[in-house]
Amino acid sequence: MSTLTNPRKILMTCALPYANGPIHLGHMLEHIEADIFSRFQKMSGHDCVFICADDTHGTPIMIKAREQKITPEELITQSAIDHLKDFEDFGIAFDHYGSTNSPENKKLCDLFYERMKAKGHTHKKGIEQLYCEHDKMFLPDRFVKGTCPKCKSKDQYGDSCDVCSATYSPEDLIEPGCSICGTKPIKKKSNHIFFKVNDFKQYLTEWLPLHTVPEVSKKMMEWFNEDLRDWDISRDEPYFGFAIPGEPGKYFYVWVDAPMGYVSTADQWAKKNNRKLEDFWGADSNAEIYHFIGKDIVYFHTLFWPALLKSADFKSPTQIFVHGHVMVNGEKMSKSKGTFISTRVYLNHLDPQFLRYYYATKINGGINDLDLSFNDFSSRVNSDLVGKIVNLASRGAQMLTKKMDGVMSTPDAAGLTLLNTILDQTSQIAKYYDSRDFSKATTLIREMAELTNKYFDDKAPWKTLASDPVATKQVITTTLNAFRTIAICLQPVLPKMAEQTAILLNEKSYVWSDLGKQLSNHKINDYIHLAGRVETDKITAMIEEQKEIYAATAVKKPAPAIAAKSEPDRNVDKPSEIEFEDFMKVDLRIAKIIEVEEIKEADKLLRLKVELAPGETKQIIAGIKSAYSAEKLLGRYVVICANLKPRKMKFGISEGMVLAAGDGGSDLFVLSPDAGAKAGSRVK
RNA sequence: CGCGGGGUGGAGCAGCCCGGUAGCUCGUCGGGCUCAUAACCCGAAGGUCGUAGGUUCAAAUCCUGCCCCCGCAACCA
Repeated sequence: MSTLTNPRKILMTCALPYANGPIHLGHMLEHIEADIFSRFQKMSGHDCVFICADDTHGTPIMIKAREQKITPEELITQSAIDHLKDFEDFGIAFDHYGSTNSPENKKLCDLFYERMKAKGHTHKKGIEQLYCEHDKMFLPDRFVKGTCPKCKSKDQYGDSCDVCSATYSPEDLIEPGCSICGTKPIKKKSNHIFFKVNDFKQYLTEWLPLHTVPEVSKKMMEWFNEDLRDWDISRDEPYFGFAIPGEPGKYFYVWVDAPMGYVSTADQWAKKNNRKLEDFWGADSNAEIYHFIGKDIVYFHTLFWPALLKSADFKSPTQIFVHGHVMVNGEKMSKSKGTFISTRVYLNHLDPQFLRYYYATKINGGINDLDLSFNDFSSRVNSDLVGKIVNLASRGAQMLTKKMDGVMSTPDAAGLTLLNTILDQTSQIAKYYDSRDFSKATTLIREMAELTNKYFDDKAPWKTLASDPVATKQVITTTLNAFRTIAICLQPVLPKMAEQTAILLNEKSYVWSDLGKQLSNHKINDYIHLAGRVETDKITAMIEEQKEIYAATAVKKPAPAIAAKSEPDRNVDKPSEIEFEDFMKVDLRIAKIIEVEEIKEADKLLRLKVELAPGETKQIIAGIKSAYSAEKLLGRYVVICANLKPRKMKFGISEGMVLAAGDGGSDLFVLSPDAGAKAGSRVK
């Protein structure tokens, strides 16, 4: 397939998704970026291998399996199936997807350990850690919760406080508790094995600026102001992971065997394809190795990982490509707002090509966070992708196949000029792809589409169809050739559309060098829709589904201390904007209170019976006892939300909500209509 | 003084390294067209480039102070 005399040898990886949870749109940013890069290199004829794997070890996996009453192996098997399906459905084309829980990885860990030990880069030391006598295990920082020693905020993790952002060690917490069972942990001593990262300080100081972008190396250089602390690479049993040879009861810390997954997965791929691992990871290999990672895990990839590789005589990565995080509508992704969208939920509602295109227009190789703004998302996709690009194929192809014989001719003079202008851009586009500036690449491609649309408009072939079929056909031929160029240029981003274009134009799958060809006197196939539009109600439905999933899982978990943290209160004062349709979903009605009963066992609750129409009543349990007595309410007209999902409460089912304002306590004011309003009338 | 990134028309971004009439897409307004998925084409309005100062003939761009937002701080993409 390669037409190049000197193909580059490239091995690229994404960060290994943790088997603990589903893939979400944050992961997808990285995978889409990497996939575009990989597809571009491959279609350019380079020897490019794109691998990834599930990260399967560690305490959270062990605990989760225990909760679900399955073995960790069962958990990670299912996770790998789900993850891979998500990636496949999104068109992420790995050459191999492995697992860190593989025999190859185990062997590799042993080898690394053996080598680092032989060179004296390890040592043992006894340390005291918190231990839960109930769960019979040492507790990682994140599994201890307690009151922050600085600001006294309750329910904080053992490593840092989310409220005052102080950092400390778990022993410093006031009233620490095991996050699984709540038991107060005790201090217990244990021997651990440490990797002497500082042995590589000099090496890393030189390595970093050459293999990361300046923003990253600048940040990382902070670490070198002092000596690097020894890195604890062992964990005590019970631990789901690889046992450390010659150290009974000790396991490799998950962050040791996870990056090794890059190597062992490449090994699996090599065996399957009759290739040699050494050609990629050997110390003298001329391969380019690229890790695509998020900015949150740069430490591991720019300090520990190159040091580990160095200690074991493996090649170090050529570049660490760091990307920012996905923000949704300008804010951090949030589970409770439904913006922490899983890939599966996205796929239930929207075409993966939309997100691939949208991310591509925003990826510029930088480290900045990327805002997934849904308004921007739909206008971008609808306008650029559907309106300008896909529409071009639709304009050209349908006229040719429906009103003519479906055979292209040759471009006219103006058409040739256009095609040459467009073709001139493609080498620049290739450069942008290679430097991961997909934003600029897609901008140029969009400009191509705009030029072609303008050409089509100027020529107005629909007017000349009857009078001058020859000229008309030339215009269509030009247009379809221009579209073909665009589709090939977009293939790394939109492989499915490129594939369909090849079918439409009666050709084989494209490679980059096909840009040099031009179709003339060529029969094409009937037009097929290449992409639909983004419909805003699909986005709303997607967010709703995600919210429900989150709400359901949040209830199921008795409180493993994670995630349930309430969102900051600023949302109360500043809700995000909603569409009119959203507002109309709220069925506000005037209702008459016909019965009031104080619930004795509750401090705040009144049981109300309201009438919407004669005979149509609802029971509402309202938290307004602190401000209203039963007599004050009886017979009053109030405003209620009538279509609120009925909620089962301790004292019965509540089928609606009485609208009231105020901070609570006696400061609470029920809304009433002016005189004349009737029960049942809609408020809008 | 913990560190890094950012603040450019209503929204999302480019330009900054290497000073020289402020650019793109969406949105808005007006016009055209009707082949195409209510799409496409043309035109217009809208910005003292966070703020205060400095360097310079000239500053979005270089330097300094300040304000605001985001992220990181060794188990969340």
